[in-house]
Amino acid sequence: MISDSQRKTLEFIRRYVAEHGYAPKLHEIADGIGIKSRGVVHRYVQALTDQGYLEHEPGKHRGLQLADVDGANESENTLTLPLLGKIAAGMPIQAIPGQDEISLAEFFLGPGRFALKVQGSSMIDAGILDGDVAVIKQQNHAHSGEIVVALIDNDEATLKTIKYQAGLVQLIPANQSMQPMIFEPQRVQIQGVLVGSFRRY
Amino acid sequence: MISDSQRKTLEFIRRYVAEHGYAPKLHEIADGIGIKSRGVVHRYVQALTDQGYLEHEPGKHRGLQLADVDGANESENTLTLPLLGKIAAGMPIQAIPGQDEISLAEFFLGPGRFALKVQGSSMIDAGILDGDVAVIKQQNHAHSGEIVVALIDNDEATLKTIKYQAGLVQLIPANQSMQPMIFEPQRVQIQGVLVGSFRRY
DNA sequence: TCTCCATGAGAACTTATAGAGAACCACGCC
DNA sequence: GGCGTGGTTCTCTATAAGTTCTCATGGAGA
Repeated sequence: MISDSQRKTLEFIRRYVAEHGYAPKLHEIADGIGIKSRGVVHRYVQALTDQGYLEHEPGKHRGLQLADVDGANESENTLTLPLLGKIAAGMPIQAIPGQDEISLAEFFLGPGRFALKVQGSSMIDAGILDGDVAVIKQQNHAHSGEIVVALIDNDEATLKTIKYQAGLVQLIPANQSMQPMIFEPQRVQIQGVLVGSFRRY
Repeated sequence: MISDSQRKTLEFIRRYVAEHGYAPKLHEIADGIGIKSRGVVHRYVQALTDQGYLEHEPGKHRGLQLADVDGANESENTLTLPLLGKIAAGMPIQAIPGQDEISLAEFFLGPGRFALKVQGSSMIDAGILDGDVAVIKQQNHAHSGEIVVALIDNDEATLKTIKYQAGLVQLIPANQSMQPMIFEPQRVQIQGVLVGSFRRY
């Protein structure tokens, strides 16, 4: 059980730690969540500590007072990740205004979706590597430029960018060392289009 | 025995919890099911609690909790994608034996994880493109070869492969057109390591 | 028609949570 | 040791949220 303000506090601390590498001061948290009283912030931090969201060395001053730990109480195991911001070379992490969570469900789940494990490197230039998981939305049509799972001659399945040209279907790998393949439309059956991909390290 | 409105209430609560990870307020439920009276909502919630569909801490704000009834929490269902098999150029889709589901939660959720949106193309050869979402596990140490979020001089954050060599720290971009950067260890603070990434098309 | 009962509105009440601010305590650095 | 910064512990107040009511309505069925 975690209250609204406690949640806001926790979010802020996570963001701050990610951004700076060390914990914020109570005053900074207060600023960050839009209140003025350090005492109030302390109350929230205390509550979060009690519930295991934070670790906390009492009294410690200047430097690392707060150690952040898992925010994953199993009862609150949600489909969302805190989205802390953008990272680019040469810049501090920037918060994305108005967005602080990313919903995996929204990203990947939906009617008619399934996953395929990608083998080989034919889509490497599109950032899809060997071993990645491709999320496919099942449908039997596609537009030029979409990446599709196509079945050729009812026999071979392949993941390629599709292009329609001059009454023919091109299946284009994203790999400079491989050639596009060209077929008559009736030989190519679309099984689905790529809607997402992910991998784990 | 559960009435129509009670079912609507329960469904709304389930949806809300799946989306937010915490329980709604009575007022939000009222809005959600299209009525105006918190009192009425309270009556439904009471009934659902009595029948074992919900657990309820009286008085607490957002004190509702889904009771796991036999069918389990559908967060389980919504967190998985059917995994149909492997796809490789030139082969039909092959089923992966003994594996027919892939759990997004297992892939991405865990203690201390957060997401960052990647800007720029410094990791393009590692299959991480501009706009991808990187899933980071917060920790302040890393091994050579891991991809980390590193803070340089408490100022710039960057996503790079880390390598320790001769008492120095190398941060290596995965982009042929960019050069590794070399620092003394005390200038580099590790904020987390990359554990996953995903994108949507 | 009359009763029963589920539904809904909303008022009145209680309690939880939020926030301010003050006073006090602890640490780290001259 | 004194000072400043920042953490801790209070009290007080306001508001938000949960709870408990009463009342009204409208449909189902005896």
